[in-house]
Amino acid sequence: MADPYYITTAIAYPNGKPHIGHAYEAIAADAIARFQRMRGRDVRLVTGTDEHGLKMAQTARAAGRDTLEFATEMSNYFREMCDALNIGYDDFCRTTEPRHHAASETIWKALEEAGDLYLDRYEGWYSVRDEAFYGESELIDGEGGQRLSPQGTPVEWTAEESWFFRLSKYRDYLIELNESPGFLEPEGRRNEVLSFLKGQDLRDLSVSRTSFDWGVPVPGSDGHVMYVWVDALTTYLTGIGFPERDGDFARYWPADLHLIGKDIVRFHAVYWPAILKSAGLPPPKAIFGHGFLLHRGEKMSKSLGNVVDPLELAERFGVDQLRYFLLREVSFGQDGSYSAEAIVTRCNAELANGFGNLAQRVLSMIAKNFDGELPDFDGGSVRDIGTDEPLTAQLSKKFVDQFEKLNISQGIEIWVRMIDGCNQFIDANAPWKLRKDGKITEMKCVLATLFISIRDLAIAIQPIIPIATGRLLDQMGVPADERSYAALDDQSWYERHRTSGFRIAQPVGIFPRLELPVETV
RNA sequence: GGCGGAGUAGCUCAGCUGGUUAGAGCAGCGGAAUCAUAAUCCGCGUGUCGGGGGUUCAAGUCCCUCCUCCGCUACCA
Repeated sequence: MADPYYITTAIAYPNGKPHIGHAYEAIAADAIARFQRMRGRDVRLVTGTDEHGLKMAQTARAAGRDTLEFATEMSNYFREMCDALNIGYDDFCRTTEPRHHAASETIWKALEEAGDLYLDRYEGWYSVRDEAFYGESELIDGEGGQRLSPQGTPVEWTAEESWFFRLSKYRDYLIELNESPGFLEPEGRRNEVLSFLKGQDLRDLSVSRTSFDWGVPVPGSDGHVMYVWVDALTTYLTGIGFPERDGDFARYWPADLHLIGKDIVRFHAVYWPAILKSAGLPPPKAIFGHGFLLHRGEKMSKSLGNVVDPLELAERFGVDQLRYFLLREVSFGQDGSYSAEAIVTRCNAELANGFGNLAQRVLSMIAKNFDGELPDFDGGSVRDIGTDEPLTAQLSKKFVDQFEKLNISQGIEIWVRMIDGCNQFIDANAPWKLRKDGKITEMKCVLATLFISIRDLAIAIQPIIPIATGRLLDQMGVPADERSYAALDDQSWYERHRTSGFRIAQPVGIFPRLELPVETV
């Protein structure tokens, strides 16, 4: 059976509708999942929504809604977003589901059995109005030296009974874990976590709340609900069947990759491994903290009014186009900027004018000149495009290598350079001129070379733009079961395909040129 | 304040352990071609490599210092 590969996105906190950042993470995770699937891995992609916590309860109350009913509606927006963006998740896990409560309780009991939970008092600056504790550094000064919360409400020093998790016990383990190569990427994030871990003693973590009840009840401790992060992180286990220990859990845990935003790295690289360790479970193999998307270089915020609905972008420019843009434009791991102009420019240059036009001109020549019959490939002297190596070999080596290291934009960059190479190749060999000169054998050889190259390019880029590549490969008659990365290494496919009787029809473009709307986003 | 990152062509950025005239894409200008989605191909960049100082035969690439921006500096999520 194929090697398992388990990847998760962070589970979204749905106290608002999904924004472009949620879309970005889901798209990246889906692309990685598709990539691994094409490499032959048995992939499991889990996403979901984190619906507990004070904020959800407050948001629902403010809207005059029942909390669970409200959470359900909000959660559905996220599921719809995933469906609309072609995110092939295997499980969408909601933290309000009974199975997840069962998983969280099991984890809690495991921590308890390990002797890592104890009851104590949590003290801090508490705002009655906000029903929330704030850190010293978050406070602002009000009139007459009055301490105020970030929302400007009065705070007072308050103590609340709370369960604590012995995080301090795991400091050495966490340092060692985070120092191990590949555990936490990109490197900058690792440095931050390590400086946090090494810089001071770790304080134990307060893991229950009594000030509200919208959460997973702590087993055997009335009035306490679990700190949202404890149950949120546990979703990664719920999504593969935990607390069942057999079956999917045994197969997929530990996760190969937790894909998360850079803002929640600590929860994943510090708290989560400690919890798992305490519960006797191995840590995830890797964590990647991606960057944020900025709108025209500015952080998006409701007050700036620049929060863009990802589904609107997908509708306007296309799902594949949006996916391509985000993964191509933004260096994975760093912050990136997006705008309607940038999407149009990038997609027109590389997808419409580049790849789409390349496919169109080549397939069209074959359809028109040879009645759709694939040209035979004699004298392979023009087989290699641009370099000494066949394109196929370059793609498997360079593109796949980069993608494997999560250098996604760099991988796509290589792919684009190869398209350029193909276009240069066409001009250098000018098959239209060969036809006029009656050099039909040479012309066929050139077009066969290009047909092979386009098929390779399409196969390679499938994880990014699955719909368009699917359409193209359909038009080219490439069987569905010959579209994996392994198929790139199959040298005999073209001859087999050519002699199969397949005839290509006049092609239909896969990437129309995008127009920039008059009113810009 | 402490720790870390960044400041390279109009824009977005590559430049690993120092070594030929500092690169790419986009935009701009000129030309070619006409198979193709007015797409493609070729040619064109005198940039204080944030400022200053230093080490070296040689520094964007190392050291010091200053300026600017950003991240982290624990329990909202």
